[in-house]
Amino acid sequence: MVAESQQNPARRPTMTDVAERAGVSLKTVSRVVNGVQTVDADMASRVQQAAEDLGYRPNFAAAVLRSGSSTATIGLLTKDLRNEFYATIAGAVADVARANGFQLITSYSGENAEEELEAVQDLCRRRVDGLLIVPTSGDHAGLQKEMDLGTPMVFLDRRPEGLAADAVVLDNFAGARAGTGLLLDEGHTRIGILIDTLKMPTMSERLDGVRQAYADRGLPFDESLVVHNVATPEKAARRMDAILAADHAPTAFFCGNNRSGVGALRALWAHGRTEPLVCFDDFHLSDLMPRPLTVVSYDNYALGALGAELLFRRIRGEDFDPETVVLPTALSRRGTTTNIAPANEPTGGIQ
Amino acid sequence: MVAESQQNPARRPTMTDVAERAGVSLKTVSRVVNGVQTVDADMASRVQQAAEDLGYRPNFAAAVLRSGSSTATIGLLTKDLRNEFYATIAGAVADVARANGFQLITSYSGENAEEELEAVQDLCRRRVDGLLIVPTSGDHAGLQKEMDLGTPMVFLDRRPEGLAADAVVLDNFAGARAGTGLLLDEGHTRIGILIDTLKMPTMSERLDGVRQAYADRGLPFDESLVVHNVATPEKAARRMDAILAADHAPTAFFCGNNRSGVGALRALWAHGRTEPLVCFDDFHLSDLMPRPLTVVSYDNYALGALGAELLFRRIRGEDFDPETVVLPTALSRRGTTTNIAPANEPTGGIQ
DNA sequence: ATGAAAGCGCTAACAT
DNA sequence: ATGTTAGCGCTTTCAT
Repeated sequence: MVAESQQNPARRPTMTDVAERAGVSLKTVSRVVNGVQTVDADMASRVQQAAEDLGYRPNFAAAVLRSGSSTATIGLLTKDLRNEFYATIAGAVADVARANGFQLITSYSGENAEEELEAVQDLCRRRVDGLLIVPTSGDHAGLQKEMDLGTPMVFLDRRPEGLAADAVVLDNFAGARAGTGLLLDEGHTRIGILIDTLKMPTMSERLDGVRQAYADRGLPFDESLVVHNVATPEKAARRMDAILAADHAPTAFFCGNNRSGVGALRALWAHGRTEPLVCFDDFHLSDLMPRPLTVVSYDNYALGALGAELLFRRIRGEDFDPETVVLPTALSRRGTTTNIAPANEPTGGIQ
Repeated sequence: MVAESQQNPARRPTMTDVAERAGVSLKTVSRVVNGVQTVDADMASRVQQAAEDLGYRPNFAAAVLRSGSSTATIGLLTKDLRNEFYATIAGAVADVARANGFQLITSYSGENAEEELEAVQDLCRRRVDGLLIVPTSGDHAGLQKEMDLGTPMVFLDRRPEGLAADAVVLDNFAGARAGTGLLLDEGHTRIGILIDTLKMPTMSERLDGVRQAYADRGLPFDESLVVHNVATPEKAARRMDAILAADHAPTAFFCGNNRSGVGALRALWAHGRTEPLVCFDDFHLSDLMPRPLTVVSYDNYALGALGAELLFRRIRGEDFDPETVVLPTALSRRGTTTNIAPANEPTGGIQ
């Protein structure tokens, strides 16, 4: 009798198999498995025994298909989980998803609008209940259709473009304005600005904040002090090497994100330079950096958590106008407060 | 005619709807949507137009159900994505999944064997094609059944217990032995050992490595120098405060992981102490720490990537005996090489 | 090349 | 309290 279930080792037992083995109807098995309706105790235990014997595992997708219920799944599109900024967001989203009994699919947002749209469509085919997107592309108009078709979306870190959707973003303008203002108020007027590509609205908002800080004080802003396309710490360090070696170098630096900030800090440290540094984004262990710096900090975890909460309101069917939450920033002193020159004597024979 | 599709705004259009609108059979739509078989060009474009008009999106789960094909999904169970160690693994797994055209569900491995089993079962109900597990619990025997039922699993960072499954782990013993040996060879004999709970086999392997380093040199090991249950940097720092204040304090420290290592480093730094520190696990920006330290480093990304590769071999149906990959460790000097005492003068009026 | 019928594993809506 | 029938959206026969 049991042999039948072994005719094809790859086939999983179904409710029908369990029903046969327990000598009850399919529906009775369904009731027992879902444990919702009252079933005769004897029957129930027979069913449970049969399910156990056969190694029955409910097919969630089949239940969803028939009942029209939700997949209890949300998707998160990000660029790179190894990056602290995205990892914190993913952790926050995972926490909120778990609290709601949802599973989380983490996917890649791609390099451009087409890749992003493809990723979104894949997740829509899988009928996720909602999507959180940390966009890398510029244009999101293509996503409007997917939203209209019933997949709510919330944007993180960047406002949606060409699309009316919820978003949780940072106050990039105010943060950069305050950070630059700090340096200006210390008497610096030639501030080197390191930013990633201006194609990212976050970056141009931050640069606007820098300009505003100058304007606030009636000071002229020298656009030639802006260094563009600094995408990695390595690039930042290399650019800094050149800048620091040049005549009439800036007397202070503002970095548009933590990647350029870390690179700049490394270069300043390596050259034993003490020019003050302000960096948008805090980062892990920044308080232990071997020289002072100031960071434009914010609640990275909240960025993800608030976005996820917003998404779940949509998933629950709440109807409200697209909402944009703007998270405030703060200036925080980081690094050790002693300025020390790096020593060069090796401490041991290890690599 | 179009009105019908709007009778229920929440209902997504199906292949049948598209077929009706295009005036073709259901099967023709299927052929067009899947783009596999040859279809008359006119018909095909009519179908595509109808699908476009209606906003048709294939139901992936329905296709999987009927065809018996794979869900093209793997699951990753970890504790906390915000932790650099897990985030790097997740990033690696995400990369491999994407290269294989799979989606990745990141789930929580829970605090104990029951939670872990529940999470696994949930993912099995969703018919993931395989599972990567960074276990937190001690006993994995409960998972054997799920493997037998057809869900391959690969364990990361910890060997499976009571279960024959693939794994990718670190050479904890050798790493700790070498790290401790370094300190012993510098003449230290009283080494303070900070470890997380010994319930984690990784930790007891590392402690065994410490003991072995003493044994290698014919030196006695004083078990009273082992500080247990140091789970967070904060705890580590607090324990260190007490240890450093006591008489006859250790003259060097070995930390079982990066959390305790960072905490110990903070405490040593705060007290201006120069006792050498060796820490299992490298961490981001460790090279810029304001005092020297040595880390037991390894390829964190490879841990995840190799595990995922192994899993995909199983998913492809390759049959081989359970395999355990042991990743080597190396000693690496980190931190700035200048030892400096922290200054206390605040640098500005900011928080 | 196209279509009709059956059915994947499950639940809803009815019986009884 | 239990069983029967139909059908979720799709693909797989098997006709034509």
